[in-house]
Amino acid sequence: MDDLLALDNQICFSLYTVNRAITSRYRPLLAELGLTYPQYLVMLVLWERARTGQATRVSDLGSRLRLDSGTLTPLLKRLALRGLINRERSRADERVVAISLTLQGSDLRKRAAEVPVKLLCGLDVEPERLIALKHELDDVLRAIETQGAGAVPNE
Amino acid sequence: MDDLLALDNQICFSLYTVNRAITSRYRPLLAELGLTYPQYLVMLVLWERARTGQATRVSDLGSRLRLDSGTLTPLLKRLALRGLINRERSRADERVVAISLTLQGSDLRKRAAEVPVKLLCGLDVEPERLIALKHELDDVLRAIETQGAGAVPNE
DNA sequence: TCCAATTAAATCGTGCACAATATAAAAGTG
DNA sequence: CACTTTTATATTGTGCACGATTTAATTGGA
Repeated sequence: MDDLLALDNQICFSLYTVNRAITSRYRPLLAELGLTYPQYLVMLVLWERARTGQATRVSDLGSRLRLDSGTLTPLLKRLALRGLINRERSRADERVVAISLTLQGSDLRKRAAEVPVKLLCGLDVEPERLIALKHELDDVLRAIETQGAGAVPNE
Repeated sequence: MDDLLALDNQICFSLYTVNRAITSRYRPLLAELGLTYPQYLVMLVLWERARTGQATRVSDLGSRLRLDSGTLTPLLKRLALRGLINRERSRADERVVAISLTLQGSDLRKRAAEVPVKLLCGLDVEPERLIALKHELDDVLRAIETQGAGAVPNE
């Protein structure tokens, strides 16, 4: 007992499994919108920022979603190809690429509004528990990211 | 407020982010063993089953880790290439591929024993909280998987 | 027994993640 | 002003995930 190598004791395995299980619940709902889950996350950020009129660059998406350009660049190209966003180099600083919603991209939000509703309905877990779980996860994330910077003793 | 499309209200986003954050904590530790995280999970299953003398086929790994042959076959080929496992067709049923540990694969367990210890030490989150979080996750997984089978009302 | 159905893996194609490197523009410095 | 450094994104390569299809072996009838 208490074997740290036992699969059943690996919290990370639970995380990994639940993440994939929930994502696969999203998949058919998002497929109706022609989006993958990471693409949906990018759209959520863009919809949010559009509301407050904030311009968005690739690095803004990166810091919000914790993804690098190696992941985002091809993903954004696909979204652009589907006509949901525009990618254009900034005049002021030729290094940055500004990402903006097309009309079609903005409009998609209406249809996307049903996604979380349908997902929660199909889930049969009390919302309060999910909220509590989310708070726990966010706390763990903070713990990882704050003290994670320094402190690698040996090696 | 209470916008279901707000990124901050997406429990799945927390799950996605924490999963990646913890996995990236594992990465350097597992790199010392020459393993990726999914490869490590496969090894955990094999080490566990070896203890009770259970033979393991690809589909056993699949049902334990909830992965299909499209993911497992290439992963297992890489483990075989590194000399950690053997893959051989069963005589009794030529459709089945039996996966067994090589001596080297068995031996790796000793070094792997330090991985969870190092990870937990570097994390600075109370173990009880992680255990509680794990239970929550496992409950949610059960909820998803049990009633998930049927019940897709419309469409 | 012949053959349709099922099962176990493998293969193929797409899309992330992420490390490492490259490219090019801007900022900082003597 | 030349020149190093930094910053922003793109590119390349590897390894998952997963849907869809394929291949081949076994099972289950009629």
